[in-house]
Amino acid sequence: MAAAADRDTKRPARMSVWLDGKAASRGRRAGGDQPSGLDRERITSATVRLLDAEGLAKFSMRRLAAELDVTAMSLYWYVDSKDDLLELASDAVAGELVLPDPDADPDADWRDQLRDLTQGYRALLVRHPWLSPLVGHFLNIGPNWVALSLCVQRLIRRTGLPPERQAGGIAAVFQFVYGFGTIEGHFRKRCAEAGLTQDEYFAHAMGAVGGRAELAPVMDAAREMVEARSGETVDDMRDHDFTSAVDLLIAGIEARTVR
Amino acid sequence: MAAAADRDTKRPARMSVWLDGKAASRGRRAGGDQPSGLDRERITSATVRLLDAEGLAKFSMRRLAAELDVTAMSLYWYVDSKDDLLELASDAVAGELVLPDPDADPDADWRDQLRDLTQGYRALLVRHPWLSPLVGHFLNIGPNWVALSLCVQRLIRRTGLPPERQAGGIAAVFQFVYGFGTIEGHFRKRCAEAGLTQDEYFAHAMGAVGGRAELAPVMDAAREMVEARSGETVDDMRDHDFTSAVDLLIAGIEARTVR
DNA sequence: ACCTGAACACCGTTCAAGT
DNA sequence: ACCTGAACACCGTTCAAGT
Repeated sequence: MAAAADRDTKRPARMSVWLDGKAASRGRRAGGDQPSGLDRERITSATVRLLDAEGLAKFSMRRLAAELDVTAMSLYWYVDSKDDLLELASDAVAGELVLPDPDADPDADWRDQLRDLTQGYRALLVRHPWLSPLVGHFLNIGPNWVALSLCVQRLIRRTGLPPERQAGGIAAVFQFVYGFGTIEGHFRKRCAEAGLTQDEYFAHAMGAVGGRAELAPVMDAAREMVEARSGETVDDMRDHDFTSAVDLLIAGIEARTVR
Repeated sequence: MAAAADRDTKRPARMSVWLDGKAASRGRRAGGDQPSGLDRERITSATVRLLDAEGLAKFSMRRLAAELDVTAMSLYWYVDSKDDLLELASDAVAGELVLPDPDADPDADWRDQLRDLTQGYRALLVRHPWLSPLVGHFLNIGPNWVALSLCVQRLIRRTGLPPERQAGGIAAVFQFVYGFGTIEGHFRKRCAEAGLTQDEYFAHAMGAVGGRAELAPVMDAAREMVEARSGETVDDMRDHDFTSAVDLLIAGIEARTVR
C-alpha cells in the first residue's frame, strides 16, 4: 500500500512553517530592490486581505499571485506551500488581539480580564471566518499564538484554580469561545453571501423548517428559548448567550477554587 | 461588482439538503434494479467510508465514483452537489451517537447523563475528524442532528438552570466539546499520518520547539502543567483535562441554579 | 429513469529555463 | 537571487447524448 510505497523515501512529516519552513528573510535583501517588490510580509498581508474578501474556499495561489501581479510560481520562492502561507496568515491575524498583562496590575479582577479576552477572541474569529478551520489544522506556535497562550496561562493562574485544574479550565473557556466564534462567524458569512440580514435569514430558515413536520419539536423548543431570552434580534440573543455562558464558566471556576 | 452582475439572475441561496435538496428517494424504485445498484444510502455510506479512510482533503466526487465503479457524473443524479453529499455524511455519523432519554428515568442524575453525552460527542468528533469542519459549515438540521439538539435541550432543562440561562448553558457545554474534539481529532490524525504515536509526536514537537529561544517560556509553562496533571501519556493528560473541564461546567451550572 | 463522454474553468506543485 | 512557462495530475460541475 501507500506505507510500503514510500518505505524508504518517507520524509519526516512537516509540522509547521515555524519549525521546518523556509527562512523568513527571503526578498528582504539590502536594497529591498526585487523586480516585483515581493517579500513575505507583503505576501502575507495580501493573503489576509484576500481571505477576508473572498473566503478560504475561493483562495488560491493563482488568485493571490494575480492580485500581486506576478505568476503563481514566484510565490514559491518565499513560501514552501499554500499551507505554510495559511499558517502565516493565521498568526498574522492572531496579532490583532489586544492582550492584557495579567500580572501588571495586581488589583485588577481576573473576571474582567477573562471577559475582555474571550470577547476579543470571539470577535477575532467572527471578523475572519477563515481563521477557525486553520486554528483546527495547525499547531498554532507562531509568535502571536504563543503570546496568546502565555497570556491565557498567566490569567488562569490568577483565578486561584489549583494547578491540576488549570489545564481543564483553559480548555473549558477557550474551546468554548472557539466553538462559539466558529459557528457565529460562519452564520454571518452565510447571511452576507445570501444578501440577507441575520434576522431575515433566521426568519427564512425558520419558515423553511416550519414546513417539515419532523422538525416541529425543535421549533417549539427554539421558540421557548427565544422567549426566555431578553433580546429581539439574532445579535441580541447571541450576545446574551455568550455572556451567560462565560458567566457560567466563571461561576464554575469560582466553585472549584480553594480560598 | 458581483452584486450588480447577478442582480436579476440571483437564485435564492441554498440553505441545506434537508430544505432545498433533491428528493431522497431517487434510485429506490420498486425493484431496486438500477444498472449500477446505486442509491442515496449506498452513496452516503461509501462517502463516510472514504472520508474515514482518507480524510476530507482527499475526498472528491471522482474518487468516490471510482470507488462505486461509476463515473463522477452519475452521482449527480442522486445529489445536487458535493456539499449536499457532505451534509448527508454529517447527519449519517451523527446517528452513531447513543442518546439518553432524559425524561425516561426521573431518578437518573443529569450530571451522569451530561458526562455520557459529552463523552459520546467527543468520541464522535475524534472518530471522524472530517466531521468538525462540516458541523461548522452546515445548519445541522438533518434528522440525527435534530434528535441530538432535542436531547440536549431536555437534558439541560433537568439541571434546574433557569430558562433564560439554558441557551448559554447549552453553548458553554457543547461548543466546548466541539472545540475540544476538533483539536483532539486533528492531533490524532496528524500523528497517524506521520506514522508516530501521540507521545512520539509530542516529544518530537517539544524537541523542535525547544530549539527556538522565543518559545522557551511556553515550554516552561507547558512543563509545569504537565507536572501538575496526573497522567504520563498524552492520552492520560487529555482525558484528565476533558473530565476536569466538564466537571467545571457542571459546577458552574450548579452555582447558577435556583434551588 | 439512469448513466456517460466531452468539455469548461479551475486547482497545487515541480522542473528546467530564463534574467 | 528572483521570476517565468510549460507541464502534470488533479478538481466540481454543466450539458447534450446515449440506453
